[in-house]
Amino acid sequence: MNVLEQITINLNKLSRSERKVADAILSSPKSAIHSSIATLAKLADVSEPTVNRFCRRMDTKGFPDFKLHLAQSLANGTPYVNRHVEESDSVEDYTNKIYEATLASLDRSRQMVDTVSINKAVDILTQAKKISFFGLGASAAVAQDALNKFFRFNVPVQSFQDALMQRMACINSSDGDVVILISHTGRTKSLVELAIMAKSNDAMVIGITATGSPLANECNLVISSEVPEDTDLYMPMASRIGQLIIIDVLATGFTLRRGAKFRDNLQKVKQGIKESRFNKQLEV
Amino acid sequence: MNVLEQITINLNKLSRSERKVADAILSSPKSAIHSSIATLAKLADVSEPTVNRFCRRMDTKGFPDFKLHLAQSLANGTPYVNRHVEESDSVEDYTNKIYEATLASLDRSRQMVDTVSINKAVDILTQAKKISFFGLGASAAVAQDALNKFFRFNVPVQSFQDALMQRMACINSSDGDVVILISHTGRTKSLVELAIMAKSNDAMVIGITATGSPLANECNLVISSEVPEDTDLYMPMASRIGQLIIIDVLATGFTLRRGAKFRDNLQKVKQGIKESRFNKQLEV
DNA sequence: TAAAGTTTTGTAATTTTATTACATTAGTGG
DNA sequence: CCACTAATGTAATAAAATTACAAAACTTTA
Repeated sequence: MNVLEQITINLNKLSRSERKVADAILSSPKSAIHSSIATLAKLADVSEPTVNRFCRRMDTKGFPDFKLHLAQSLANGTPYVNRHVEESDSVEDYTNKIYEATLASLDRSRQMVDTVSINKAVDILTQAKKISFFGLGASAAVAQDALNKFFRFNVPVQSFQDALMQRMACINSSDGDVVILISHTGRTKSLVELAIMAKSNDAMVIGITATGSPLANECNLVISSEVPEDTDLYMPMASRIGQLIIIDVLATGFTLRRGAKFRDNLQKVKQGIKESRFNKQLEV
Repeated sequence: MNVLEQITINLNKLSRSERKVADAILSSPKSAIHSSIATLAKLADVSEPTVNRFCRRMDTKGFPDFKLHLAQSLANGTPYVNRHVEESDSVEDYTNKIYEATLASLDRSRQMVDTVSINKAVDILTQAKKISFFGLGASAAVAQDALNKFFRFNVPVQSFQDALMQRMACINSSDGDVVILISHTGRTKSLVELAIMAKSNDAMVIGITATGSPLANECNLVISSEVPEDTDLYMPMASRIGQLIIIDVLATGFTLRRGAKFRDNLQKVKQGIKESRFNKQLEV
């Protein structure tokens, strides 16, 4: 989809001259979209047909079509290329890179989101007797967030960070209960075990995890939260954002499905919170 | 900036033929970007120069340039005039709206991020004897996430969800300690009290909150996480994403500042986590 | 290592596409 | 209804992109 990514991925598959074209474009994508094929050819020090061939190799119809795609890739501001944080980066540099990487990963996740399983999950959730959210490590924070969201709906909901408490909760689960397990990799042993335990008690197990993972295989329903594995040391876990937004979507679907009376309840909770707050007037 | 908007705004200022061009484009913008000037002229039933003149009137250099702008306008999917989730929305509808709203809010947050305070915060963090993260409600999940991130750096770090524990931690804080308080509104009484307590013990208090709020006023340093107040009932708290990313940025800045030996440590933690996981081979 | 084959690249011709200059038409106020 | 202005189209021109083909630059194999 994204041409800039396409270029970066295929970078080593290109011939020498085509590589020159790729470098020229990557070094300044913004100016590339305003150049003619002749200008770009001169810039990359190759012939015009080489540029054209390069465009075709990037799965576009030709140079103008390529520029169109490039323009679209650049539309959200600065390139979405995986620019990794480097030792020499200034505050502005790494801040920008992290924002970009997150935006890019969120955008990718949007394109991949599977509304069919979302819908199924909402179905299951609205009929749940009790909902549990479990995650470990970074995903624990996501589970916590989910708890906070669903708690407001006045439905029986729980979340534990302690692996032992999680186990006990799953052992005690029963028909009508829904257990939502959150894991980026889907390979955390303890979570897979939770899935098996809950399932054997006839609870519904929903996984927000990588499809095809051991955890996914044990779930009744999987909502994919796949994000290209980040090998970069500094790269923040963009997957979390993907998981969080799935929680948001589920919560939204949930309220929509439950209708007006549940929304009234939501208002009531919000009102309750207000009382623990300083009044706006206090602010100077 | 956005050509589609530009067209809609100037719609009534156009001459009859130019209007025909506008209509043709608006009725199917996606196909317009793949047409030549001749095709589009025939479609709108006008001459080619008319199309060209139309493009110039839209503040572009000519037809190809216009197409480029149009492509960029279309890149972010179809823009929703009304971004709010509605009762009648389908799964696809509300999922898309939530993604868009989040992307938009993240982008806005990127534009507003204050790298100067980020830099100061990193300075403070690298010199900290102990770091504490506190938040309540939705922000508790963010604090939890921060804990998880900084814990990997092998620095003394803590986070409590219990308001009483938070109090005790702040009462016992001392010179050299850093307390990071997370709150969207900056009006949670208990957090403001934490700030006052910690400050009186000479601890450094950093707030990730709204500037000008009661909490912000009590902090030594404020990193703004402002996001337009969401009045919409369904609208998920986009602010959280903004807070999370600030944590990401801080953590990244932290590792960069601490240099190579700390990065080695990070690798070690990652390795340790691996052992609690199913091996990739197990996956079928 | 030289010859045959294959791939890559460039030159020049061709075609497509966009722009300009100018003529024509339609519309407007006196 | 005439004169003037604005809008539109026609045809010529210029620019840009693509194609066909030939020349290099590599590989492979004897």
